[in-house]
Amino acid sequence: MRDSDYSHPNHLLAALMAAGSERLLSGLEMVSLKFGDVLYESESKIRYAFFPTTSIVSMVYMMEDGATDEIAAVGNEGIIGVPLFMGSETTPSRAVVRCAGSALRLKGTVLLDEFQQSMAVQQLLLRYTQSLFAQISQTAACNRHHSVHQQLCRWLLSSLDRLPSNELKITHESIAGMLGVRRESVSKEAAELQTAGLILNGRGRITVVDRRRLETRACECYRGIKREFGRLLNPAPAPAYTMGPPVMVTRHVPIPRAPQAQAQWSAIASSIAS
Amino acid sequence: MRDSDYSHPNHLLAALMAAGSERLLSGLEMVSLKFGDVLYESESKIRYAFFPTTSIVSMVYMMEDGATDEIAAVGNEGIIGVPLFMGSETTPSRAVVRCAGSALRLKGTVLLDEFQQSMAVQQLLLRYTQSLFAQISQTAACNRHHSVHQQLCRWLLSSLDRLPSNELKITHESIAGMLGVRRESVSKEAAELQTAGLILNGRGRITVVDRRRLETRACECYRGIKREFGRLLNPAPAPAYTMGPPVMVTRHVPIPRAPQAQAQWSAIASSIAS
DNA sequence: GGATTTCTGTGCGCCGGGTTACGGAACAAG
DNA sequence: CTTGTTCCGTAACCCGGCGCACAGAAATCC
Repeated sequence: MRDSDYSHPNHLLAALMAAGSERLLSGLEMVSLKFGDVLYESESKIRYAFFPTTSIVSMVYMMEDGATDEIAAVGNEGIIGVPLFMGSETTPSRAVVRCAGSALRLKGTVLLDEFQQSMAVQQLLLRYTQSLFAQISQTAACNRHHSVHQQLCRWLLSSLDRLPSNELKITHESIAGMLGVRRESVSKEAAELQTAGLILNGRGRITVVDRRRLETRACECYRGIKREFGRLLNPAPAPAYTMGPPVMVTRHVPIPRAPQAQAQWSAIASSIAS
Repeated sequence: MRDSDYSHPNHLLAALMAAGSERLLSGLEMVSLKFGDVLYESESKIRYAFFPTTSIVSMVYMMEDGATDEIAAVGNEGIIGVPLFMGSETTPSRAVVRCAGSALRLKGTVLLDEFQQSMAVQQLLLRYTQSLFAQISQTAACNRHHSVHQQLCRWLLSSLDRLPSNELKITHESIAGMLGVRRESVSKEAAELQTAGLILNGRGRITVVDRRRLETRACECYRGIKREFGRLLNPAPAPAYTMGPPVMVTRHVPIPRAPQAQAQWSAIASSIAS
């Protein structure tokens, strides 16, 4: 690993190291994750754990008829591979890359070793697992009670929280798969958000230009999950172990300059954002 | 505890004892749980763990507007109080008694001690937690994709699996709160099930008379959760520790004789069941 | 046993989201 | 530049579940 790899660290990993588990370092491997990559399949054996740095990975449940539903998302605040230390090497869900980027990969056996030998590591991982619990619970209730509009806003914000820019490279079709709704429903709501000046829809690309108003349209679940993450992973009543940097960071990044071909399109984005 | 208390044991507790944690025994306390009792409130400190024996406890999520949704249920196969050993003493959900009965209560500190000192206990509890994970995930997807009819069937069956008889003492109103739907929707579907001869609706009481056909109407989630429970808690590839009796038992109990006042009503139930 | 409360059965209008279908715009390959 | 593909926008129709309203039946309480 080069130094530059730390420019976008994984906060949970950082906390694990700070807790005295430097041995993890030697087993880490930098990997590049493309959109749609499957880190582990439902029901199949999990061999590696992943600490996303600039990527976002979704835990997706698949029904028998092919319908899908995202039950939780993991970015640079967490880990993919929880079942490794929970006593089972499989889960009924699959892990899919929601936003391309990089991650640090670790052999499952190494992680398990550390989990069993270090109390601090164990506490950190279990506490993170607990936050995943909260996230999944909230998703269940949200699926029942909230509208597509609210959920789309929530989903966009939760992505934004884990990305270095305010531009998401993803199609409406894919978002629909995550939310478990039709593509047309996403397009309709996205179009309305654009008309209202909150986002910009490009082909396979969504840019958020008014984050604050997006928050007002999202359901309570967005704030709920964020609060729970903060409570569990950035505790004020400090536990026995020490923690690294704050785990959940909300970034509000200005619109990035366009590299080349997208100049015109991004110019529009900037003008609207201002 | 008297011997008779073991006539309806909790299977997870039995496994914990079999794994060499007899010390738990001294801390156990038999308690009687009434319908609607709240074992712990959302966001408040959890002090006790509960091992249901003849009762069923629901983990219920509450939205800000008062809407509710059951995210998981725990009967004599599991434990209420998972956050105790996951590193946080609270959860965003509350634990409510879904079906009255008894349970064994244990001080949280005692449970935590055992968790930290016995590897076998730790493995059992984490593995159970993993099965809860699966249950909640399935609930999330189910809430998205399946109809009230399917979900009602699933809910009835999941209750039946944990009860000694095929009679549930619960109102449509309460079921509606669990499923996160209107009372009228439950009544409508329940009436249809009765017309079809699968159940009998009494006031605050539902009797299942044709379990098999109920299963055909339930969504895949019922079978999915059951399969996952079996896989995780009754493992064929035996782990290092030994396990007590099978944890998930599907009972198919004949209709019980009516005690006294309900004689006439139960007679009808029996006649239809035959 | 009469009154009150609790619970269930039912009906109607409404609406969000699913189903189906099509047209057009952006991008990639040649 | 042309062609083909992918992705987004839109529209007509249908259906499950919600909101509301009410009546009748079972339990409960004097």
